[in-house]
Amino acid sequence: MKPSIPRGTRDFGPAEMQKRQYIFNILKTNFQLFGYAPIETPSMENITTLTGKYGEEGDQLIYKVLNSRIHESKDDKKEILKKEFNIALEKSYNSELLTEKALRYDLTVPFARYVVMNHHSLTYPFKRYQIQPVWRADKPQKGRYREFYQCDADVIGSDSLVNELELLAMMDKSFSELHIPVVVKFNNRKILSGIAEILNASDQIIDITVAIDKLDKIGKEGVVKELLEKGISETAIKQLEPLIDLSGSNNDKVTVLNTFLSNSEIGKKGIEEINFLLSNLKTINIQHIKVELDITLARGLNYYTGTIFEAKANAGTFTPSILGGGRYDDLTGIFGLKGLSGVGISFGVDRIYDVMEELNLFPPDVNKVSTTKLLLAYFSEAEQAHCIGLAAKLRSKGINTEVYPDVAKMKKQFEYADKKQIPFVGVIGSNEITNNTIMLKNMLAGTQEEVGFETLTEVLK
RNA sequence: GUAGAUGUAGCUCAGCUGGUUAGAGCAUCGGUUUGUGGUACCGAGGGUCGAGGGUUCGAGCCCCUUCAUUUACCCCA
Repeated sequence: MKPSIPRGTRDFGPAEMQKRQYIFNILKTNFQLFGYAPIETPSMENITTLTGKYGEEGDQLIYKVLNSRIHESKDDKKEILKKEFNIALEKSYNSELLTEKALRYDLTVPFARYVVMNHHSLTYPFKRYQIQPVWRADKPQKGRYREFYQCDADVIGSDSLVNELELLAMMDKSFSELHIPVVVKFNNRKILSGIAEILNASDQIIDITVAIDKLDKIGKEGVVKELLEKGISETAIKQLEPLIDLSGSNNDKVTVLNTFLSNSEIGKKGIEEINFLLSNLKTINIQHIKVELDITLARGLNYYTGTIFEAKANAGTFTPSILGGGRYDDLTGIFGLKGLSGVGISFGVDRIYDVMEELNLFPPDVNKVSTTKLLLAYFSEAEQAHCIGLAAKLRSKGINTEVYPDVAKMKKQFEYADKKQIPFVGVIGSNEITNNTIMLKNMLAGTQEEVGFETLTEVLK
């Protein structure tokens, strides 16, 4: 049989893992720097935990896990199962008789579930980070995978906007260290609610926001067309126009919003929040990222209620969203714990990787297949034991060392070192054993000299 | 789900309007008198041309079906 892996999933070889771990390490270090503690949750959740949290589209993309051993069901249950299955063949339908588990779709909802289940042992505000894969039953394409890693940082149990500011500071530091030019767009769901309220279309808020969200993709006419298709009235669309045309600096935009939303309480609250963030950007000393208010930013996830974030690379031709996040005022409410507001962001490592690859941003020492510093090569079995012993001594000094495991021609051993980009080869023959030395070759320079153990460790440090 | 593109050696591809034993580069393995790689030279192995059917004297090439990969729409990290 031909080996293969499911569509949209990938293997990661040593060279890729080296680079992936480089990203993970930077994010992890920064999460800890800002006081987030790690947790992990299972790959599978009860399906009821996940459904209804991601919008209609999102629910369709949840990977369902078929209940096991259904063939062992009793006959009368089998009859019911057949009926359920027939329904599922006709329409989108969830039956716990068929599937009671599903693969996690993101890390935020499982986190909310975790918080509710561990409410009494947590110290609030609770700050956690989580680095795990998620699965989406999407059709894969460039930058879109069915299995990918999210790196989430969330604070729950505090509605202070200081949390948003700290998240921005953390994004700034992380993207700066990764050397990715980034624009972070932000908006506030309250603004969007306010707009819908002003337009007298509160129940169509999702349709409106989703349409506006596509502005830079399909243009103004496209947006208007989509709004009409969704049944938004022409007068409402006319009203909306100044917002679709909105441009200029962050403060210019706020000015326009101020007039537009002057009769909406929730809208005014949104402006207040946005102003707080804007006026404090200087305080947190943003160095690297561009922060931009974008009222067309909507984000599909249903649970956001306040600030929303999205980041894209600001260079190159491949600029998918590499970070998303926002505030959710009542995600835990669904699981029976009211009044816990949270805010968080999610770094998409796989896309960050793709962007960094395109922009050639991985440092040279990360861009290699092996971390071995020295390969010990030898001529015959007579020197083998000596090499093993020497390797042990070098490793105790913290030097990454390999011994070529087979007795082989020098050529072969050097080819091995070359392919693995090992920078030094130590040749051991009878001369070296007699002299208690090692013939140390610098693979990059092509030079070599006979050195003692002291010099060896000095050079390889 | 809808639409397009592509499936030929391990990888990247060539293969003219259908015409003999299907090619190249890279990779792999071996060698260039054996204490030295990355550059050179010589040689070798490796292909049911995605799969199935059809048209034809003859199909990698044309037609149908099917599968896979990929891009776009939708939505998203």
